[in-house]
Amino acid sequence: MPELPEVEVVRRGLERWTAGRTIASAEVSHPRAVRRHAAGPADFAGRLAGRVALAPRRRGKYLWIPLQDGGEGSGGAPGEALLAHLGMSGQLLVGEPDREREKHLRVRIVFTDGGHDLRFVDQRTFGHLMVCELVPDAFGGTGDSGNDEEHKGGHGLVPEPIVHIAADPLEDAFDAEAFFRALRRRKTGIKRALLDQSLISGVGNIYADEALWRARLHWARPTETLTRAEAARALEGARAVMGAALEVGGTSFDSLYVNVNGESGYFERSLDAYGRRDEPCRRCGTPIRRDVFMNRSSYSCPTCQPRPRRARY
DNA sequence: ATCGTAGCCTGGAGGC
DNA sequence: TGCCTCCAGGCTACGA
Repeated sequence: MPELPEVEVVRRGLERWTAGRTIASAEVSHPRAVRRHAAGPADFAGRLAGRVALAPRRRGKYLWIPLQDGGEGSGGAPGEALLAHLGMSGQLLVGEPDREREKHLRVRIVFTDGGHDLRFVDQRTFGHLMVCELVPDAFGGTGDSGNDEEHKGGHGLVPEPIVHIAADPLEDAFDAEAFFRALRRRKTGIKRALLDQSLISGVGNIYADEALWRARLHWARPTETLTRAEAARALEGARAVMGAALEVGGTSFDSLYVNVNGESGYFERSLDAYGRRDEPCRRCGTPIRRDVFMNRSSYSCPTCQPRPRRARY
């Protein structure tokens, strides 16, 4: 399932294949895919037609393409963007426009140059697309929200629907100090905090387990008792594991497809905790345990990550 | 205000 | 074989 590294791979693909191209039209074949676009599918399509897709940007698991008015006198800063969240099974695919329609094709965007089209394919329909306003970024105080590249268009701006989302740990704008303070103020478990996109974005169930394994912290560890060093370990664990996944993901991207596949895959062999129930911990050999928490699986090492005496869920 | 949970959705896996 | 249940899980709405 796409978490931050997978979404970043998609972003890079879009940067290569769609940036600078003018949208001719958009076709919504499943209204649920644009359910968060309040004005409806027709308005969604209408706002895309004739716009230029600028270089895509990303925060956490959200991806957006700033839209610039096409035609004459289009110098102003982009005020709108196409925002995408892939959910669990969403894919953004680029390919020959006349190829066969995918079974779960939800939205198709074609360009005025008649070249590769862009398709949103999503089996489980947890993902969505919408066109929305760009507003000043509350988190990226530096004005540069990272993505380690400088792009025209949309700097210091974020889609309005995600202003409440914190910066992700791979952004320059991420404020580690504020993150530590917020953790100490919370009265919850560390894993729930890592999954809370308003504290730190981009971390999903898989990378949360991996980060905590690296940090040697149990998922139910109360955040208010975390030492500064422990909180830093958790943050560094998240950074390291997502960075490593991104490196691997980056190498496997070179086809026409913007995203290889939505099912993760390539990084799977590198996982230390997630999905390794009863397999030996790579540090100490103890069989990895699986707990059910938040109605999903949590994997951890009973020895390296002992359950705290006082647990929070 | 803060914290925790139900429900959305589909198809693959496994049980019988 | 075919039907059933479970499982995956990010996010929002809602309740405590």
